[in-house]
Amino acid sequence: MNYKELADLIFPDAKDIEYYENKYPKRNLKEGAVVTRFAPSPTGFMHIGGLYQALVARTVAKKTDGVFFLRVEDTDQKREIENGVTDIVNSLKDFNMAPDEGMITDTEEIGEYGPYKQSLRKDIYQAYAKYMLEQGKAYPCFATQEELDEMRAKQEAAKVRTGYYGVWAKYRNLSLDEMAEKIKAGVPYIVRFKSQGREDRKIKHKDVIKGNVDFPENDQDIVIIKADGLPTYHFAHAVDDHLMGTTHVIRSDEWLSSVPLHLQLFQELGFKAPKYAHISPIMKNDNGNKRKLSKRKDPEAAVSYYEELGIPSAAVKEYLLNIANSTFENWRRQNPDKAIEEFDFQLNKMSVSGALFDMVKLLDVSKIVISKYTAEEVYKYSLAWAKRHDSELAEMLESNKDYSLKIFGIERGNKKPRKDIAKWSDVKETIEYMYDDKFEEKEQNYEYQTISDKEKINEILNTYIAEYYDEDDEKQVWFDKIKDLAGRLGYAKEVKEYKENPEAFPGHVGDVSTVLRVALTGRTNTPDMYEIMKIIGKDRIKRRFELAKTK
RNA sequence: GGCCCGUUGGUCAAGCGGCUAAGACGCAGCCCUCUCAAGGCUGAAUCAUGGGUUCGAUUCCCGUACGGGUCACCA
Repeated sequence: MNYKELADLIFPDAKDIEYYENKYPKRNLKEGAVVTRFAPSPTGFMHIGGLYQALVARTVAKKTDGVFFLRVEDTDQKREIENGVTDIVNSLKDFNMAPDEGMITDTEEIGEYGPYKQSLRKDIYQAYAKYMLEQGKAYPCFATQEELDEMRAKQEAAKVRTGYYGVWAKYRNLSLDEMAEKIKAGVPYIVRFKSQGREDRKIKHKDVIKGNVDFPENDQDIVIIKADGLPTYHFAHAVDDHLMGTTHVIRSDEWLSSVPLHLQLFQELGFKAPKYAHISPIMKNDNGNKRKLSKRKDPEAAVSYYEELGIPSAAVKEYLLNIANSTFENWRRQNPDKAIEEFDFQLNKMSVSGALFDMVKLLDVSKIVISKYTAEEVYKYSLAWAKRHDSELAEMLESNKDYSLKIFGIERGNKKPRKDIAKWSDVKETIEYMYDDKFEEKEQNYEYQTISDKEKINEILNTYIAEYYDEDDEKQVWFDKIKDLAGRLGYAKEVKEYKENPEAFPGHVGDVSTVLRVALTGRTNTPDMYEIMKIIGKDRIKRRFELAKTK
């Protein structure tokens, strides 16, 4: 029995690796083009950390005219959930980050280097595992779970490193004949990597983000093919990223400590190793401790959470990019209208330690993003959101599109646009009072602040509507009239005038405006009242004033 | 516990041997102003800690503390 025969015994049908090497030729890309991937497991909802990785990977690829692909890592069927792939694909689409290659629905894919779903690549992995067997770089291991548990217990008792390595690697040195015999006898087995590493030797690794990191060599004989015939992550990573031509592996830094193993695997398989960029995860402050955003405990870990709140995907991306490269913020300030693809993203400028997630900052970013939208866009996006999450708002918006558009147009489109909407779920509260049925069905709490005398209030309202308000007035004229009204009724026409001599007046023009504003809208704070009055129109203003007078 | 990584204001961070230690969010105050949202200005607030090296350390080296990651037939 020799290695070749053993390999044939284990994988009789596996193809020669030449077949795959030829089938997936080197990519023909321009110099410096970077190939990256997003390689999630369909084990739960799309995580904000996953989106972050995907965004970074995609940005880097786009910047170099490279390729960004999506590979689904579903080699653990036990953990797989229903719609896992669909959720990932849709999330990327929602964020306008659809991959150049890879899965585009839960079953379909595009690209020449597929399949992009690992469970469909079993034959490929087995071919490479067979190759390893033939080279004597892998071997079948017959250890049962009990044996492994026992080994671990002994190691812990002896206070030595746990794992399958060195003298503990019980089946590593079986003779080929013994191996073959057991296999033929039907003893269950898996395939292990036969590590040549030594723990007392160091390997050097230069991570694109983390910088120089030295590790002891890997000496663990890790499993490469599991009992179900599928590969472990490590083996699949080496085979796939080689065949798919990945130049930069951008992944979460929980993988950093596996780098020695991965480098070793690439080496033993005869592959050129990719560059690695290990990203620090997004953290959360939990009672003074930093910890990773958790799928279980933190609603904000789910990408869907932001959609539910109505934070535009563009805002989430900007925020994430901000965390990734802090220079982004300045760039954005200087280039408010450029696409994020034009930003000169630097992988090596990414933070080495994990950033705390900051909802307040996200909302600020979101506010700015929304302030740049046209009224038409605000209408479109908020309506789309409302249809999913707030049917009442959807009805309001749809009841009169032109009217809604006018409302969204208030103080929008100039160089200092209004910034009062941070998320679509703010919209209803922001515009509600502009719709008569909503305004009237709600019990308005008329609080006029400084001026509280009922008669005075009625006088202001009556006089204003009867003698002053004209829909055709320019803004300045409109305001001069309010001043005039204030003066006529004994209030200070200018706030300054009042402040200089507060005893001389019962109030000032601002107080008079407040009366009008409260009667008109039921609130003390609103956007520009001139525009609001124009939109509402004289008849309805009158009606609202009448309503206010009855209260 | 072993092995790795990290630690600049409340948060995100710039910095790369000599600076009054940028900027942003948040906070406070002022200005503008018919009220808000903005915008403008001002302010409070930071180099975890102890040793070195150096004429000089936030920056380089070592230790300590704290935080994080990893040690599966999970990814």
